[in-house]
Amino acid sequence: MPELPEVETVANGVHARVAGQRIVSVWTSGKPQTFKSPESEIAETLTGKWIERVRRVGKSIVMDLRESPRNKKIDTGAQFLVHLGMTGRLLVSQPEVPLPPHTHAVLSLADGREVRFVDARRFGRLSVVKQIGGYIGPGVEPTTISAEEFSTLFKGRKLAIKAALLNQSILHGVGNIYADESLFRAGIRPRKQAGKLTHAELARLHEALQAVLAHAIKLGGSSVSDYVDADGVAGFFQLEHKVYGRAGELCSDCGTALKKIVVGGRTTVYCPKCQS
DNA sequence: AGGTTGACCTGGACGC
DNA sequence: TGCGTCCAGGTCAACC
Repeated sequence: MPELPEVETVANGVHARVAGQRIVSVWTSGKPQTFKSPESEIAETLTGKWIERVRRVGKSIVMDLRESPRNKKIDTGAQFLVHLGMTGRLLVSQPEVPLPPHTHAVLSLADGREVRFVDARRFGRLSVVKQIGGYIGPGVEPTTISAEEFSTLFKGRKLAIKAALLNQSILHGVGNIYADESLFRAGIRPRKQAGKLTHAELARLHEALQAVLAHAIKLGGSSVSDYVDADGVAGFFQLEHKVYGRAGELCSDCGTALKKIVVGGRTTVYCPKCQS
């Protein structure tokens, strides 16, 4: 489900509901794979803390934790990281609502509500970190990077530009949908070597990527299969997909049949005419 | 070191 | 209806 716009939608939704709340207890499922930090450490770190804010860094949801509700005491520096993987959901629910199947963590809040992490496919990961100055993620932030800095990211890279966009240690937050959609809008072949993009192509890709991400965030992300935001509401950007999920359909710009290939191990759809 | 591939999971869609 | 196959928005370890 979750690339940058979807994760940002969820993070903002959860922030609006739980910022300023205190976590009174933590339950975890015991499925080892879900927990990147030991479950006992997660429970100890979260229990009794106030949630200062919930935000997105890369594809992770970051919960900043405090020892006290106000700024009087120092920040704990502790943060709870939620990576949604493919099917993870972070829900805020009343306690009487039955736990969905595949619930792996429940944070009980002082007002009785619960923050629930649900993940059928178990590619999601929960962890706690204590980084002074805050968690910064594996790569650079695509929504705010300048055109100049963007064009330096791919210098000398031999991998395909599509694979480079998906590499979280280069640029974090972009996944399969927004890689394909931004390459289409920039008119660039997904298989072109990243280091061989011209100055003009880099400028177009920077522009297209930021435009597509901003527009998707505005629409609440893309709802493909089971994605919903913190309220259980679907996003609408999938209606604007020009190539993702449209292999074999005709290009909306030129009428050519959209082609499906595999790049960097991922299904990739592009227009052979518009992306040359 | 950079780049590529397969493994990790469950469930939904599709074909027979 | 039921069963088998294929596919999925993401990482990451293990290879080349």
